[in-house]
Amino acid sequence: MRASAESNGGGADDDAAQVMGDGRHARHVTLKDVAELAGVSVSTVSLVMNEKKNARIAVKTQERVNRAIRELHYRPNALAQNLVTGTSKFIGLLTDSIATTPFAGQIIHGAQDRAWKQGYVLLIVNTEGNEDIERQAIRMFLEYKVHGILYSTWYHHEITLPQSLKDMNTVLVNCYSDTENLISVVPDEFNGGRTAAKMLLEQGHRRVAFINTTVESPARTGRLAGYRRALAEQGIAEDPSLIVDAEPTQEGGRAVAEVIRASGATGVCCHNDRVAMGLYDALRNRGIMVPSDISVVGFDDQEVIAAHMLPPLSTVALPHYELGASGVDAVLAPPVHLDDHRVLIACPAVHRESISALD
Amino acid sequence: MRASAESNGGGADDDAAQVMGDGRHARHVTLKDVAELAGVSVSTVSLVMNEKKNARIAVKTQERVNRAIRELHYRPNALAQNLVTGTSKFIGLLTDSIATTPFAGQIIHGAQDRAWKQGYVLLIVNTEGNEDIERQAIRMFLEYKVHGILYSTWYHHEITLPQSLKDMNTVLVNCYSDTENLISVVPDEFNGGRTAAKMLLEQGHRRVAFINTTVESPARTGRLAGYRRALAEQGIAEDPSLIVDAEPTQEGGRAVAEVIRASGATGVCCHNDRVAMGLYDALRNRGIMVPSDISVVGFDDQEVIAAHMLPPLSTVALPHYELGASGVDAVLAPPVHLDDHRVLIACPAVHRESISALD
DNA sequence: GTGAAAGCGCTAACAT
DNA sequence: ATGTTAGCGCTTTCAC
Repeated sequence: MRASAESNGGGADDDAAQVMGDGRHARHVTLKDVAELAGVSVSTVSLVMNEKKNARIAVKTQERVNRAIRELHYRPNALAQNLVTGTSKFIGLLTDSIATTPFAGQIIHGAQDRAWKQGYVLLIVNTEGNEDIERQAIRMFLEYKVHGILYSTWYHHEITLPQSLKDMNTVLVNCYSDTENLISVVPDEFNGGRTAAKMLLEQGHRRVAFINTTVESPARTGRLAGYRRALAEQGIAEDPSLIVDAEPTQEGGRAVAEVIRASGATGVCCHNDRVAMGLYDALRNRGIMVPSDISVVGFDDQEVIAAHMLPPLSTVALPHYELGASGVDAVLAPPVHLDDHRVLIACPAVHRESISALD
Repeated sequence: MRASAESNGGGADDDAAQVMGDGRHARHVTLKDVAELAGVSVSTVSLVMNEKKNARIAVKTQERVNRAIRELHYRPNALAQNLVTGTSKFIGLLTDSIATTPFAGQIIHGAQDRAWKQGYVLLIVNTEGNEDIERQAIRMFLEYKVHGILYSTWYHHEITLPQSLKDMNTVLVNCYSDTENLISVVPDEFNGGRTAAKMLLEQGHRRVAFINTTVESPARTGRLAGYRRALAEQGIAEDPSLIVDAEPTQEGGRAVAEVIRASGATGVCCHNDRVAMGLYDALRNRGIMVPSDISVVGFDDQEVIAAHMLPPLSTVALPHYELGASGVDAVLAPPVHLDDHRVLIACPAVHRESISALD
């Protein structure tokens, strides 16, 4: 058996390795090898491999071919396949920062899962904000004939699109560019803010404070608008003293604790979990307990923090996984009829123990 | 010139674009196109593109070719290149979880940076522990003819290697398998523990507690050994009551606060930042202040937490970035003369404000 | 100096 | 039902 060995003639000795079927160093078994072993033509092998439905191959032949494939541990060469079909199975993913935040990971994860399910593989490059890397990466994507490109940022904001992306099948993830017509997959900030407020309102809170971020962004404006809508829906008049700005960090949360205390709010929506964490600290230092004295809601759902605070923090999740997944969907099958080219992804409530019921 | 525009006939209006050299939708310009425009053969173009030194091309020809390349916005087809040279520029990266931890991100980032610098691109797949995905991923790596594979885990532990990886150029990152001869790139737990203890010792602390993790792992044994060594180096006798176990979470830290207080330790090494965070909480509830009453050192350097605690936490960093980067190095150029096939990566001290000096 | 030609491993008509 | 024949876009001898 393994007659193919001879057919290679007295050629190079470098692939005697093939001898034992243990797969070790099975130096590039090709279609031709399989064909020879099975005693058929390469096209036949190709046909059975791809299970083409039109071309009917005799069952016996199929078996023979399959046996050969297994014996030789044959794996098709994706590069050759891509070349001949003229179409790769790559999707490029450009992220501005995978390092400085746990978030990007989830976007990648979502994109990866979805792409995988459709038979695509992700070419990921992290630019860490470096425009040079960005340019090179796009070039590389081009050279690998990617099907499309996901351009993602770690927090939701406006970007100016690299020139070279304009000509490609690009979708923006967690960012947008109003000067382009590209599809943007972004979190639904408005309803996220509304959800946060409602979590408190539904438990009977009427005086709910809102700690906004100081950084200009869709999160800042969108969530505030959502909060207002939620109040309005309950017929609660807005009290400006209940709305305060803070840096979106633990420090920011600590800084506004006094204002929050003084406001007489029974519940407070924080811009993110980190702010909530700082707020917890500073509140406790004043002898104010969560949730018995005051209820708090976070935003983001950063597991490492939110789930392990004391008490565990009720929050609104930023749907990073879904952002990545929907991004891939949009690249593979561009949705039509979008408002403003946006695909809005919901921010779901995550109930834990930082909210108490008021009656 | 640009006669090709006509050859598209009256077709879709979407790529009349080719007309102006603005690159829009430049549908697959090939070597041949460039050759024709420049009035030379494809081989000539190939030669100038690759700046082959042996084949000397007339400077004038080079210029002509380069002009054509620029005009056409020509980019080589990496798939074709890889096919003909028989060697891809891919490195596969298998991670068990990018989702549940911020750490994997850093490994990816390091690997990505290093690979990029050497002209390689990463094929990343996140298995989230799913063996089926793992198998498929490895198959895929094979099909894309990757140069090598990085198998990485989110925390340092022993693994049993998937059968199919044994025949490949694989390096283990943040994990190891004692039954295989594969190179492992792992954090130097021993010296990490030693460093943590020394941070306290160097400030004059003599009674330093050690909160170990309950989960069996190189971190558990290695760091403890390092702590012991550090004590020994200072001629301090070990006090068993100073060594306690706890779950490696905030909850674990809170749980042992009382034991720590009772131990009379002036400083404590925590298994990780999260434990330190819980300890902070519980200590403060008892009116014990960090660092004036007690000094604490963390481990991991999880930025979101450590840098923003009150006071900011001094800690020992887990070198995830370097793990990924060195992993790529090992795949591309296997180091020789390793002890136990391990490449040990240092865990550096990160000084912040949770340690006070004793005199 | 430069071009012609032979593939790399595969798919897809078109024959048979 | 299966084999033959062209390429896909590129690199690389080997002639001229």
